[in-house]
Amino acid sequence: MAQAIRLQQASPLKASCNQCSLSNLCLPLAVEENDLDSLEDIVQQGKIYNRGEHVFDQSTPVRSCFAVKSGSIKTSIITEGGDEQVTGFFMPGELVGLDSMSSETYACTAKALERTSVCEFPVDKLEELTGKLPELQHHMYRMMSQEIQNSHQLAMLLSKNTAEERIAALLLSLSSRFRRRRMSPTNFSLPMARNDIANFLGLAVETVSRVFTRFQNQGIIRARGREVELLDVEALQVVTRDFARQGCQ
Amino acid sequence: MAQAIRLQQASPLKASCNQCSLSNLCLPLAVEENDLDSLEDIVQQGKIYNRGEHVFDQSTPVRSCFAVKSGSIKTSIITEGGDEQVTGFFMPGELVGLDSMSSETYACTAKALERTSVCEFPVDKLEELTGKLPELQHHMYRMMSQEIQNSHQLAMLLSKNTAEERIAALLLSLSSRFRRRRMSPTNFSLPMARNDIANFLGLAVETVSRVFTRFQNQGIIRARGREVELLDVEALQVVTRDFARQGCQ
DNA sequence: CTGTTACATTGACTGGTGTCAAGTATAACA
DNA sequence: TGTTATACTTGACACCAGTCAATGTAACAG
Repeated sequence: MAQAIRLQQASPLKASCNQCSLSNLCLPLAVEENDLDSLEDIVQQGKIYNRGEHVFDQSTPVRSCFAVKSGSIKTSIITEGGDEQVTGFFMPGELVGLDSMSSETYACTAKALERTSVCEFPVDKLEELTGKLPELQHHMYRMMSQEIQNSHQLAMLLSKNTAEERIAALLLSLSSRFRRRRMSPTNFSLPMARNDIANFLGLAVETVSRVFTRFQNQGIIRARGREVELLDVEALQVVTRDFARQGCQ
Repeated sequence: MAQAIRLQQASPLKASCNQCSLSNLCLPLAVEENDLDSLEDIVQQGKIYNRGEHVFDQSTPVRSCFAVKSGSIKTSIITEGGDEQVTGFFMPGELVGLDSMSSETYACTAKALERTSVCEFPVDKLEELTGKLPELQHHMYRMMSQEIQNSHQLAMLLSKNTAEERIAALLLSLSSRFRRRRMSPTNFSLPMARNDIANFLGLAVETVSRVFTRFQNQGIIRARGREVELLDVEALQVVTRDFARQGCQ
């Protein structure tokens, strides 16, 4: 009932988190009606970035963390030498900036891979709110823990697996993340360039290319540019061997 | 004054966090007198593990996170296939288990590398407490963020750097962590075996051995077994090139 | 002292990936 | 639509680090 009323009141500028199809992803535990209201009070919605635009970089003072609404974001660390290390790809429903909570400046640079809209959560207000809402605090801890685990999985992938295994793992990870969003898990468009994949997985671009064509020749995938079709998911899982079946991130 | 009184009252079983020489490391922000008191109420001190004993493993239900008081701990992920991936080494003043906050079972296995004593913080009570103490909550977020950053740095090291660079980075990291504890940054004893170093850095044991002797022949270090002396810190920094000078972890 | 075990070092050889270089397809843009 | 820049693919070759195998060393029990 209260929900029905809010649905009517919702202005186009400030959509309700309740209405958001992604709320079950970015806020799975903040189920309390009141909690959601409080969250909506602090969230700044609807910011949009064009392809290639920076959401923040390592010199930006930390103000907020971001939930991807649509599009996708890549985060990377830029060293003094100018080298880049891609640390993650973030798709709708996923949170960017957890590695920078309570830092002075962001620990990485976040760049939109395509036209991307985000919800912005000011960290000071978020901290204040989590102090009042145990459920939300618990959820924050859970997501940050998950982020650490993801990064450990990535480290494992980088240190123990071959090029084929790494790429198979990434494809499976993307697949399961598309499925979560009720999109086809076998037929999707890569949001990132081969270069980003290579950098993320610690490989040369040429190696990524070669593995893609090898997979294609084996009938495991079909790839034309960024369009990918997974023809034999099981084969991909075999390639990754004991690497987490539910995806590396 | 209040402190003087507590000093007298402190029982041998329950030492005050105030007295702990590591409090500036594991609790740098919880400076409030009252906050420390509250923390002491929930912490279980003085648990001791012998070399090789598990503090927890991946099948253990999450109950607590742990601060190392003395000794050292290694954490690793064990895959279904039985492969091990070392994810970190933890020394006095550092927190173990942040990757498992709000999980069902621990995300990794923690094993004492030597005789090790820890302080145990039950996560449910810790969550409850951080809800009341904004400073402590802020500190938790900071530490978890830091853990994510560390892991990203590791991923970068694994994907972009040669064997020599990785080992130099680890030596420098250990060095700076010994310095934080007011111990010699150039003359210390490695808490872990070559095998663990190799696993952590994504190398073969033989490679680690070879690099150690190579460094030794170049006059950069002196190593006999686990005893290490850094003879030329600058040379090590040169080897790591643009990799974080303040250490990877 | 001696056998046992775990840990560490060293050498020879191999292979997966990076590098360099060239060519092709695709996207961006005027 | 043409032009250019960017992204992607493919091939040839070299090299770092893994693997296999043997030896050396330290800790420890009997």
